[in-house]
Amino acid sequence: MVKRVTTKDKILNAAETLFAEHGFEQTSLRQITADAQVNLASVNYHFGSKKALIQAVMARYLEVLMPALERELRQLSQQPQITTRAVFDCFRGPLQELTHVRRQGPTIFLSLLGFAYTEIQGHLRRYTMAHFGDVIQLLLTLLHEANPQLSPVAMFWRLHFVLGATVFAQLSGPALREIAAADFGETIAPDEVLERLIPFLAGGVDAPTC
Amino acid sequence: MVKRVTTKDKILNAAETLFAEHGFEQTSLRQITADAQVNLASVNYHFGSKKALIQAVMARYLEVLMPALERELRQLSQQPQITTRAVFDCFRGPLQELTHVRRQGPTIFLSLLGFAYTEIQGHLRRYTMAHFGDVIQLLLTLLHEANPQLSPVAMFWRLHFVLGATVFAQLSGPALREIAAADFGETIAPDEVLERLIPFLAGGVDAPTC
DNA sequence: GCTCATTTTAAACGCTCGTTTTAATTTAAA
DNA sequence: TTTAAATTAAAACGAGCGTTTAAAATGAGC
Repeated sequence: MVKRVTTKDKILNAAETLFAEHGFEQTSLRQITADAQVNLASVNYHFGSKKALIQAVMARYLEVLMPALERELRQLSQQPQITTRAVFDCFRGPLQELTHVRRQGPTIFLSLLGFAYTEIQGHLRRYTMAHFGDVIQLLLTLLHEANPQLSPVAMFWRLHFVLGATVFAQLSGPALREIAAADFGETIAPDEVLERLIPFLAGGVDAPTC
Repeated sequence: MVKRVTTKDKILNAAETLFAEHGFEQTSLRQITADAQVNLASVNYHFGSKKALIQAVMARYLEVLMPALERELRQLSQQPQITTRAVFDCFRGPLQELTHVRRQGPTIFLSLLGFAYTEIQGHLRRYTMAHFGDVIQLLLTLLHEANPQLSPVAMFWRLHFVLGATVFAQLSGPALREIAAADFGETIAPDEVLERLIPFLAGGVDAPTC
């Protein structure tokens, strides 16, 4: 028995696409429900509020990404030697798994993450810490193991620089890819941005303090 | 003769503070005019529209920063050896000069830059390129000179990663400084974030491609 | 002191937003 | 088939937004 797509899922699918393109606050429930071809009031019926819908959209991705990331990190933690680069490489697989949520899952998720950090900073951090705090802790531990010369507070800051560069690269990705194509005649895929990004991030984290 | 503060300046001062705190779209003209203690309609009278006000706020900073930055970069360009780090250090002085615009000028400007990039991407880039395109070009040239092994397109991407990390560090700055203070018992000033950021950025730009 | 351009003011306009209400419809158990 | 719960639907609510209008206040030049 094939269950047909529920109203709830139609809303989630339309919402995440629009959120990823234009941000949370810039996307109205009227746009979402029009795209989803459902009634305006159904968002409040099924989710309670717009804020709850945003949280549900993020949760659907985090619940796939985080367990996969934890698996990768735990596996890495048993290696004798840990490099910053190896830690960041742990993100590749789990991000790729997001294609199971949606075709453009990895790109969509990173965009959502970007908007979440710029628009509703506090909420996302609280939610992530409450549900996946141990994964974040494991990540920090491994990064510290890879860079014992860095103090915990220095690593804290660098990790957020990493997050900033990542998120921004994703948000500006479409515009920048366009410019790069025009100026350098090189068309590169969204995934390739990540390939360019990872060495940059690893170099930044590994940089000497001074 | 001491000219008293004009309505136009009162609006600019109130606007930039609110813009830097909450972003452009999240700040209403009613908040601005209430803070400035002027009439709501005076924004449209003096500036024409909200978009023009945003541009005026940015222009007031860019017109101080850009000439100072150009001066520093030109001076550096005469050195025999150019490092990435030296290029980034060129930003210190000019950013500091922004205190002449406002007491918290550097912080405010970087926050504005952050919101400008996330909220009205296209406009700011066009404006900056039109008015200060030669400074940007000089910056790219020097960075390429410091890293001849990087292709122009690779440098293009890394420069935008740099911008992303900077902008997000600034936007999340207040929240992150709070967390850092709570978790590590270390209270650091906004300026110190920049001190932590610059080595990270230089390390990222200098990283080997692979 | 009068005049005319500049500036300030209060009020309203048209629009979009998230949310709520109330009724109609569908669904599934008895 | 009846009945009660779950869902969908249409319409309106109240609030906030940027902008416009038209009248009042202000100020400089003659």
